[in-house]
Amino acid sequence: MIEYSDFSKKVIKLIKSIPKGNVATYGLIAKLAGRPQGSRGVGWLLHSSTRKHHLPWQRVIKSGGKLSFPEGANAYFLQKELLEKEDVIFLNGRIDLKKYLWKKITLF
DNA sequence: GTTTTGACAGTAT
DNA sequence: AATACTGCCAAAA
Repeated sequence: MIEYSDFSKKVIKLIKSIPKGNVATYGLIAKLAGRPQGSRGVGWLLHSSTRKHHLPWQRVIKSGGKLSFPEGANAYFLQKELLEKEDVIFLNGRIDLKKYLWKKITLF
C-alpha cells in the first residue's frame, strides 16, 4: 500500500498536534516537516488530506497571521468563526501570532 | 514521465 | 501598503 511521503506524514501529524487556541503558519509546518520552503506542499496536503484525516485546517494560516482566503469568501468567515470559537481572537482581520502561534511547545 | 494545480512564502518593485 | 515575480514542494491528471 502506497503511503504519503515522510514530509506529508509529518505535516499531517503536526497539524493534528496543534493545540486548541493555537495556530500555525504554512511555513512553520513546512519547516518542522523538514522542508523550510515547502509551504505550498503543506497547503496542498492540507486541503487534500482534510477529507481523509479530520484535520483542524482552520488552525493553519498564512504568514503574518492572515487567513488563506480573501475576505469575502465564504470559507474565510467560516474559518474565522471556528478560530474565534477556540479563543483565537482576530485583530484587524489578522491573528496575533505573538499570542497564538504554535511554537511546538505544548508543555501545558 | 511531463504538465498542471494548490488553502504559500519571501523578495523586489 | 499593495502588487508582481520567483522559488519551492507534493499529489493528481
